[in-house]
Amino acid sequence: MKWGLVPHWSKEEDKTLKTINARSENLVEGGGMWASIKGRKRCVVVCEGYYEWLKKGKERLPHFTKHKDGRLMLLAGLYDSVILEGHSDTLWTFTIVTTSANKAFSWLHDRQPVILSTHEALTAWLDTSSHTWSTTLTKLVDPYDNEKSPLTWYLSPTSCKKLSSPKRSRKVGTESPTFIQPIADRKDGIQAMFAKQTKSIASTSAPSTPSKGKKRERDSEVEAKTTSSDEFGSPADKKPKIEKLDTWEDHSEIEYLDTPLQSQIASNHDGGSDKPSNRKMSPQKQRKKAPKQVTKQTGKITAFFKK
DNA sequence: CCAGACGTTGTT
DNA sequence: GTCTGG
DNA sequence: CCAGACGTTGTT
DNA sequence: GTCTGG
Repeated sequence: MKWGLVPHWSKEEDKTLKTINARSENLVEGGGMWASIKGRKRCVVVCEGYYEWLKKGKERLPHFTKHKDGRLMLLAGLYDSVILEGHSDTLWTFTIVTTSANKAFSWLHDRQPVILSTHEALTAWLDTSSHTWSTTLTKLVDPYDNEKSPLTWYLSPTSCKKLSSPKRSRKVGTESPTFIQPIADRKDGIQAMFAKQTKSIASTSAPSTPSKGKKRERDSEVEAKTTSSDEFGSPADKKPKIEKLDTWEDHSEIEYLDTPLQSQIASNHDGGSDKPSNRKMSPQKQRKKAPKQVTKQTGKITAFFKK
């Protein structure tokens, strides 16, 4: 199953159509290309979390958002299948529904995927028996607001370093002394942790992540298809990256403290030390924009839906 | 001083 | 190539 | 009536 | 598929 929904009425894949996401507003409002899909082709995309890049001048600092308790994250999606002209095989595709970011995360980005965090939400989303949209579904796609299942976010070691560089720290510190402390304190810890990680990768076994297998049986009737590895990297790439992820710094404690700081940094377009040190990207590719990236790093994206 | 790490992603 | 931890 | 659009994110 | 502009 491929990311980027190709509607069932398509003759050819229209690549000018950007369908990696479906805005909840447009689902609720009714018209448009989702109208024929939202009632009967809803699915759930299972992942450990998703990345969002905080824009700081030219830089993009990756933040990984996940459930605080480490459960797999269930993103509301739509899917479709079509046999395009000249093809004999069915093309399965999906999209991820987005909504406004909730308050706790709006400093990071103005949009968030729709996260289904309760069994009821999951069931309601996957129940397409009526073949229609409903007010229940409209509520489901509201900005995330489940106090019982809080989200947290992680910052990569690299991002930590960048955010706590002396220059940056001083600057931010003068503007907001209250908020610099947590990040400044963090530096040593991060370095140490990073070093430790380097060692442990070689010798440690895979971290204990929630069992996908279990979830599959319980939460879904059917597995649609998994993404092919050539689209999302080879399995061999994944383990080290997940290990790395686990050693990232959990920022849940300073979630609130950091919010104002992050906003400042985000709007600090003075650049500071903006030397494009390792810019591999050609201007052209860069222009192609980086849309919301959802868990590409963690490997497979699997969509579930009811038969 | 030297060994070893260094990196967000991007695509069809 | 350059930085850094040992 | 039919042809054509239907989209999102992030901005160069 | 469904809606809209011409």
